[in-house]
Amino acid sequence: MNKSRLNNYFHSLFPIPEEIVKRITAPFCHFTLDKNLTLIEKNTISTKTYFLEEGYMRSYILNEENEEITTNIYVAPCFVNDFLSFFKKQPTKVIYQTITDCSFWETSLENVQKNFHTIPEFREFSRLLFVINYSKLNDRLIEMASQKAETRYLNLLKEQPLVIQHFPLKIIASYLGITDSTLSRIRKEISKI
Amino acid sequence: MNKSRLNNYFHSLFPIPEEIVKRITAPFCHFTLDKNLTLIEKNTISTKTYFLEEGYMRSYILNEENEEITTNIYVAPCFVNDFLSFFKKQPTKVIYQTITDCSFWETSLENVQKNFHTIPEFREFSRLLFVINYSKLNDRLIEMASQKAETRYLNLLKEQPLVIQHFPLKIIASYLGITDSTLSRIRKEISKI
DNA sequence: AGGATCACTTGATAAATGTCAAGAAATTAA
DNA sequence: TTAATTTCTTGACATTTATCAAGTGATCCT
Repeated sequence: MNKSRLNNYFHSLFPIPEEIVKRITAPFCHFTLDKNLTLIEKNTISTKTYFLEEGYMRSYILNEENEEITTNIYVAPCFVNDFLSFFKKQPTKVIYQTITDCSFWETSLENVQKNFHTIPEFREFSRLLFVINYSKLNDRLIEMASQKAETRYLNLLKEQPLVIQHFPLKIIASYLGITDSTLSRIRKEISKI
Repeated sequence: MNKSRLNNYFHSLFPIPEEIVKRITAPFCHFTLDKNLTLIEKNTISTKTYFLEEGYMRSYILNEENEEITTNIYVAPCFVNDFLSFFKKQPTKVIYQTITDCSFWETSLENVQKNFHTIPEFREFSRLLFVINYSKLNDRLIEMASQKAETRYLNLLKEQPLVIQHFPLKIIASYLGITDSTLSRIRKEISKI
């Protein structure tokens, strides 16, 4: 299996010497999942971290009425990880599911820990990954608090045009915090212009 | 100056030997700020990390209409840090402001970096701080996307009862993503019950 | 103390979004 | 291919929240 996309991802975030990236990614294992399957189940402790090499995913929770609320969407290439479960060894509250057929590279918490404590570049990389994820979440929160649904949809369209093609309307709607009827109307409204 | 509250904070998150905490906090400097003052200005690069020992703060941005949108509130004891600016050496988009008189402990990025790469317990602590902050943000986002304003206010009341006493209504409203009129009406509605 | 500013409340009305239900279109399964 | 299921759209109507404007009370300033 060719690890070039995995290796490139490390380089793209942070300048790391080639041989160190190879050392980091050596223990990663490849696997695939068909669409509409669960990568991480609810109430399990996630002991692996995943690199989504190809495909589309989402994470979601079930609210009191057992409705699915999409909490995040993932477009390859990116890491997919339940931070809370992985680092605090707690059961996940969130379900991670493939939307399309996906291919992954996975590695264990033990390996992450080993790298974190022995490879300075890996620590910097991990922290940067956190900073970026935190910052994206923060931007989404600000948007949610201050923009109306149509604006949020238009932003998503601009930032992640592929999402609209690969995710069903219902999932995009709940990701944006609106109902599917409303999103359908927003689309109609936009298409007029 | 007594560092016990700063030191205790390290212990409270993660079991760390006393002497290591002392080594970590040794270079922290104490200072105070009166209320309604700016801790981190917009468009500056934040090169310090702050521990809020006592008092209340918020972070906010200005939107296109130059209205203040409160992005986060801080209740001592906690760390206050613009992750994006601090770790990526970028100008902040966010303003950090005291709400009440506050007392802080500060340290430099260089010191954080030194500790991060030389003290394993400090790395674990830092990462845990990230995980916790990320997770809180995630919970807020889910709430914002799926609960109505009254529910969000009642949750805040339950989770952070002191916030309601120390922050003006306007700031709480924008933190909850609503206008001050609406929050005033929500309060009236709740008081009826 | 007195005027200025700020924080909060309230009313009338408008805009944004949700709910429920039905039907059309697309996809999946047998 | 047909039937079943899911996805998307749309209408009628309800609820939530925003907007604007005015008024009251509190606080700050010199």
